[in-house]
Amino acid sequence: MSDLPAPAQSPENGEIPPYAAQLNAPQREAVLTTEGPVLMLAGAGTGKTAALTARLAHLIAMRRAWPSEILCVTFTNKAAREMRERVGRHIGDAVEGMPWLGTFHSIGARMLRRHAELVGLQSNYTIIDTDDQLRLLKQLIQENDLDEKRWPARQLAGLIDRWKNRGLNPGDLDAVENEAYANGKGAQFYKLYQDRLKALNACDFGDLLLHMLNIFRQHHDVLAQYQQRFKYILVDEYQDTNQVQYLWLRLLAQTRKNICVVGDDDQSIYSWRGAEVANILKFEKDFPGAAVIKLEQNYRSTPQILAAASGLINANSERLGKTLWTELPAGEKVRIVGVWDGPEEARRVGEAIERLESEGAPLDEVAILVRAQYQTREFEDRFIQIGLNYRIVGGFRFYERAEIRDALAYLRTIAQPADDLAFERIYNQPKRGLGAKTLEAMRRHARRTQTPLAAASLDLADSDELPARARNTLVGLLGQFVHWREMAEQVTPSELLRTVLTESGYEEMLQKDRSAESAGRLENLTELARAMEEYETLTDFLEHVSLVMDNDRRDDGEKVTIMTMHAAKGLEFNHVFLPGWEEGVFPSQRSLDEGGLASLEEERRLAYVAITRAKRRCTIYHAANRRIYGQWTSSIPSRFIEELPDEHIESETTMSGGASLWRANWSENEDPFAHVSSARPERSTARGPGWQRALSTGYDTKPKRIAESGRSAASFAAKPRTDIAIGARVFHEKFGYGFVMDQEGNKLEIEFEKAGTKRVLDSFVKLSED
DNA sequence: CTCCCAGCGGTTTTT
DNA sequence: CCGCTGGGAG
Repeated sequence: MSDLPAPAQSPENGEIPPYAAQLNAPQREAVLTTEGPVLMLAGAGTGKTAALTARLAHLIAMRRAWPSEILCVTFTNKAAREMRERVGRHIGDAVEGMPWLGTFHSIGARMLRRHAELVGLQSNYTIIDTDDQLRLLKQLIQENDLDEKRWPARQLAGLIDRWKNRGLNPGDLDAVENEAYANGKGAQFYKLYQDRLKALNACDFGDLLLHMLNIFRQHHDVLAQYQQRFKYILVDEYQDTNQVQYLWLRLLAQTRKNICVVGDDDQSIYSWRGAEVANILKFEKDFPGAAVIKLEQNYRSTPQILAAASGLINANSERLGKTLWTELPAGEKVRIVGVWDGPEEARRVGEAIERLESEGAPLDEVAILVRAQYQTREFEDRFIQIGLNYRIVGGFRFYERAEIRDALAYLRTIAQPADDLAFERIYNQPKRGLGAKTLEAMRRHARRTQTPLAAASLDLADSDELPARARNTLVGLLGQFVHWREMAEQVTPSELLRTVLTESGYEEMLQKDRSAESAGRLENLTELARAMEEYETLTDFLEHVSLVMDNDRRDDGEKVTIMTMHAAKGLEFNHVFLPGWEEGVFPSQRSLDEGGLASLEEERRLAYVAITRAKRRCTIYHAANRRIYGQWTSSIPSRFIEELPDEHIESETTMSGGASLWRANWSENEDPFAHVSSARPERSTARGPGWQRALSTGYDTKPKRIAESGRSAASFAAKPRTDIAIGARVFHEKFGYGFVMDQEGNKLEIEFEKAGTKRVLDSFVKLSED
């Protein structure tokens, strides 16, 4: 393996290899500096992925390493997939030989399969997700007579997660950590949990990394083997790494030191899930002599957008410091729009988007980025009303849906008879008349005989401990599993799934269910079966589904995207709308109340990420009044608005009365809006920096309230469907079944069985099949 | 075992 | 305000 053939072409002969041809000077430097540690600081939109993939191509083309000798880690499957694709474009099929390009977790899982026995697991271990984790913890809490009310499983799950993120095993917890749960029972419960996982031959997401770290620490031969193997290490989004990932990488890079990390400290927005910006800030200390390469030329945004974002992020302290610049022509200033309340904000954004649409802008180049999921509602309501095609990103992921998890639980029970969690999930799903009593007896018996739940149940059914009915049902169910296991040997996984769904009665259960969701559920299961067709074996599929499958629901048609700022990281849009820039919304109240300066600075980085998503135009909104949790709340503009450099922004307000209204709204003693702002009096008198701006320029301009257009642009945009007639029975994902009452262009008026009468776009409904 | 209702909590999310 | 959870009643 070490005798690599000479490179076909070396850079010294003066020719620029094709993969580097398009790169600018610093990017090229990042590609050619192959030896030793490299810190690549890549600002937003500076072509980091291009540099990273070119570097990979270079290492392989120059025969510095075989594809299988490069470790390349990302955080998300999406990033890994994109990387693989783009490297493939440079080096062709050789990319297929890159087994170590993937997410931290999938690489951890792959390694752990080989060394599972070193931590007391078998190599076919199950990977459980947070839902299983929670159910397991609840059991432990109950079994140990702890009051779940006082010490919720959720809290314990959070703590264990955090401990694992930091590389701490139960024995490593200090007194303070230990005290954090149930008066000093932290370590005890953490240990119980780990023991139970081992008994189930399972591990959670955190274990995929922590187990490997433990193995590296305790088995030097294993560590040495990987240190030897990985000639080059590349890490994407290094600012998002947590402690375990950091320790893991440091061990692997120790001998060769050919580690290249890429990241942007200004885009670190995930500290709340364990990411430590410190990792990127101290890289040069950890790896002395590291080459630091800054990518600062931005290819995405106008100078105004860049300047606004840069000005804002300058207010942060701990930064490595970069200055983004661009050669793109000047564009428009960033617009700040003050509105009266939330509904007006949604209305104005809707109108602005319709205007863009009528100018011919494609809707998938438009995004609304919000701080929190609850903000999406206002826009959803409005867009349904005006018939604007939108898509909300986020929410449930495909494999988190109950029906998918149920189906997987059947498959898991078939593949791994010891998977108690899976069996427990479906032993009475669909309803078979096996309830809590039976479960309790099953568990008791399993504990007594030290066997898995399913096996113990069979044994139990032989005894006379259970009523005859339950016994028969159990024997029947377990018999089915025996039959399915035999079948698994002969048919494809997807065929197996279809059979199981039918024979178990699961399908029938959904078919009988007339609720709004059941049709969608059946469809999801069909889709699951379809997705399975690519896999040869059940085990293959199960590994894949727990780690890799995401909710990449294919994009159907042009739609405005509504999503959180977090979800938007890494994406770009011509037009970006940023609503809700008010103190308490953004920055969020929580970040203001807890976490001090560090958490405020993270919010500011989030603002920076949000603004830099925009290529052409960026519009920020703030409302004077907003309904939050049912309470009308008055708020002042976000301090982040104040921090934007004046010369690159343009403010306006839609409120008649301008400054005087604002002033009145915030006067300390006479609050003319007391009737709408009863809650949080402390905020009504607060005077953040944003307040100053609210009173200053821009707010005295004449009212710009735009008359509501009778007919929106969207209704002219798409051609109406011809397959739907008045009286047709249709299905809508959100509102369920209903009858079409009226049709106007591409808009339908539907009387829904559950949701009442609504106007919706015809593209959102399906003709009901029954 | 199922269903109903009271009470509670409600950034951000990947694996 | 609204959706989920868990406990208690039927």
